[in-house]
Amino acid sequence: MSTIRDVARAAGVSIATVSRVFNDSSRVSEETVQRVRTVASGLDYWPNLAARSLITARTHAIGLLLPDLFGEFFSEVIRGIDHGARREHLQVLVSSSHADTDALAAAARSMRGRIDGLIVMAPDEGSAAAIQQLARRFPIVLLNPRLGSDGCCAVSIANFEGAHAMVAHLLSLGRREIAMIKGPAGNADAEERLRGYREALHEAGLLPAPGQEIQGDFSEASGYRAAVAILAMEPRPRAVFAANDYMAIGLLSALRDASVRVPQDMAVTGFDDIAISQYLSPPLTTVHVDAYELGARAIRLWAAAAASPQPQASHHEVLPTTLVVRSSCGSTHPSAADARSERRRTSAAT
Amino acid sequence: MSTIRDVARAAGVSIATVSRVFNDSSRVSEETVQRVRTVASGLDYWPNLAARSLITARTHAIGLLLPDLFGEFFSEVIRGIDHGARREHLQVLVSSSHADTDALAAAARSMRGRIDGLIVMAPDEGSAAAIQQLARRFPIVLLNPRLGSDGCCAVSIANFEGAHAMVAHLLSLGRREIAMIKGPAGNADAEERLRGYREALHEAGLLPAPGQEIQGDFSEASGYRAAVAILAMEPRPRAVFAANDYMAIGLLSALRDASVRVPQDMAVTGFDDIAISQYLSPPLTTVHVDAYELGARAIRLWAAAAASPQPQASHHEVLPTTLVVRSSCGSTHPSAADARSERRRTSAAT
DNA sequence: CGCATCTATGAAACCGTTTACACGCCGAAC
DNA sequence: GTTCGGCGTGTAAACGGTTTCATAGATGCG
Repeated sequence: MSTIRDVARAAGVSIATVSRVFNDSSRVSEETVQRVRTVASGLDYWPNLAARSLITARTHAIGLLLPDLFGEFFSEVIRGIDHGARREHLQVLVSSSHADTDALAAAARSMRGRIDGLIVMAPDEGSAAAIQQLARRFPIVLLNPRLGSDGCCAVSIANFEGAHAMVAHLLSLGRREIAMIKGPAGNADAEERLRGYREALHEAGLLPAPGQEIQGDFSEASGYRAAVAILAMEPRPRAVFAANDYMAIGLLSALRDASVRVPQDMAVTGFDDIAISQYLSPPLTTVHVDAYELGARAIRLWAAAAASPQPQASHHEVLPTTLVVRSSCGSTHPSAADARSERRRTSAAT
Repeated sequence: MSTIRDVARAAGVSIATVSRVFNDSSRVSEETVQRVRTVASGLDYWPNLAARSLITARTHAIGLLLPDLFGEFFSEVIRGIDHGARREHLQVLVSSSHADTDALAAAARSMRGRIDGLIVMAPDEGSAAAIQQLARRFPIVLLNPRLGSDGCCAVSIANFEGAHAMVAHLLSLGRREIAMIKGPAGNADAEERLRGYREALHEAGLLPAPGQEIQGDFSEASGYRAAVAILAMEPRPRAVFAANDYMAIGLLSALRDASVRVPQDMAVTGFDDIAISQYLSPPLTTVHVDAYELGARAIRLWAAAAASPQPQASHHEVLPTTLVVRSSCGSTHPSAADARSERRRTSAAT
């Protein structure tokens, strides 16, 4: 592993000159640049980034702290972050599966000296605040925080509006008994979606019945299990709004096993619009969330915060959602949004 | 941002003592340890990892180089790597979307000084060899390389065996005209799965007809498109083996649109056994691949290589695959493997 | 009491860079 | 022929840690 000293010796110059060649290149004669470059590539030299960051106090890397990651949604968020990071010439140090606040804080601490900032997704209660406190030394962007993430950049999803639009749509189709499969307790996204559901019912003059809200945890299995409770309800709901697509998939599967026709007997809708939703049977009416954009936007926000000198006001972006009407809700006229979303995914891999 | 010097001064000791407290803790009196610890936490001090790695020549971080990541399969691989890394107290520097060999090499170079090794997934032609060459300075583990990844640790999937078992199963059900939707050209996994398909047909005394092999690219859209070619075949195939589940999903969707009954008119099978396969309509017969284990195994292999002093012989592990028989293939008796796989996924998130 | 041994700590070298500053050289201006 | 400014380069001091070696004091033993 050759160092700057090896290159300097071999090229017959000082280490300062080699350093200059690899950085600003200012004030170095063309001839010297050439000689150093050839010697360096011959020795397979490349500056040691740890050493460089020690003196420059910039690492050009950011930490990414996530909850336990699963499925297409996270996959897309990471892809967005990765692409954004490449654009900004940033490296990404990732750490996930953080159940509680302490684990998050420990992960952040263990990155000290290696990163210039943090992107944190902590949908559970107040853990983001702790991180924000701990990491006051550098810019930090929150992903999908609870509302009122005080004094900190953040980008989140219009969960409330999306859920509200979805339930309003079901109501407009004449379905009045609408059950909901909730996401995990304490999860910010889940709570906002629940709030949107309740508000839409309320506006229609309907009282949200506690019995119509079934606990789920965002997994297909919990969606499948929820079917038992739903089929036992009196009167049986004419529609079910699942807080994410995975639970809707589990529910669809259970309804098929129970020979309940979708959408004739029961409408089913989800949230997220993961790639396979349009290929389900029946194709799933859902709320489109641009997970890729969520990640990409986070990087952009971070880069802006890092570039500006002053601490700057906390910037909070909200990513809009789109209602994607397919056939699982029994609508007679799929919306234009549907056709748009079909073209979304182009490349792919195993 | 307090340094070791600040702590030393505040605690009235030398920096060497502070360092000892945070490392081996050997030969420091209990009283001093206490004082340093309280002072350090009061100053919110934590060792700067870049500085530490400079002198110790160990970063406790590994680089993860991936192709463009998409969907559940990658998501699971990353999860396996993340969990494994946590167990080994390693950090993960991730970089994906590497189309060609040069991009891979550049990414590896740009991590110099920050990592102790590399985990590389480069399913496309020979790029792994270049990386292996470039990174001879430290341990490197290849994920799913082409066969004959000379002199380098690797862990791969039993693609050939899985595909072979699947096609043999379809043949055993009496289906003789079996088409295949291939994965992208140049992709190692795709080629092995194709080889397994051809071999199984060959063993049954059937000639693989080139017209029965349709080009796909692992995306749902390409699976959907393949349906056109398949439905036009004469005689129409009684079964289709898709090289991954996403393409099978696209195909199922297209067959539904064309009112072709699955499995009565046509059996459909996939590869990977992504989480939602069991919830499809009909539930998909597929080849189970433990993507999580693939990642976890890679970390374990890397850690073993890093721990051993000598360069050590290249270790190549092959992850077995399991045939998961559900109803999309028309089998009358779902196998025991099915029940096993149902319990696989427990926790989840949006 | 003298000496060897052990324990807790400090001084200083080192890791691989960047960069402020100094310096020598050359051509131009006076 | 000085003086001067710029250019190209080198010297050395950081950056924030770890670790070797030395040392001072305490202890054990004959």
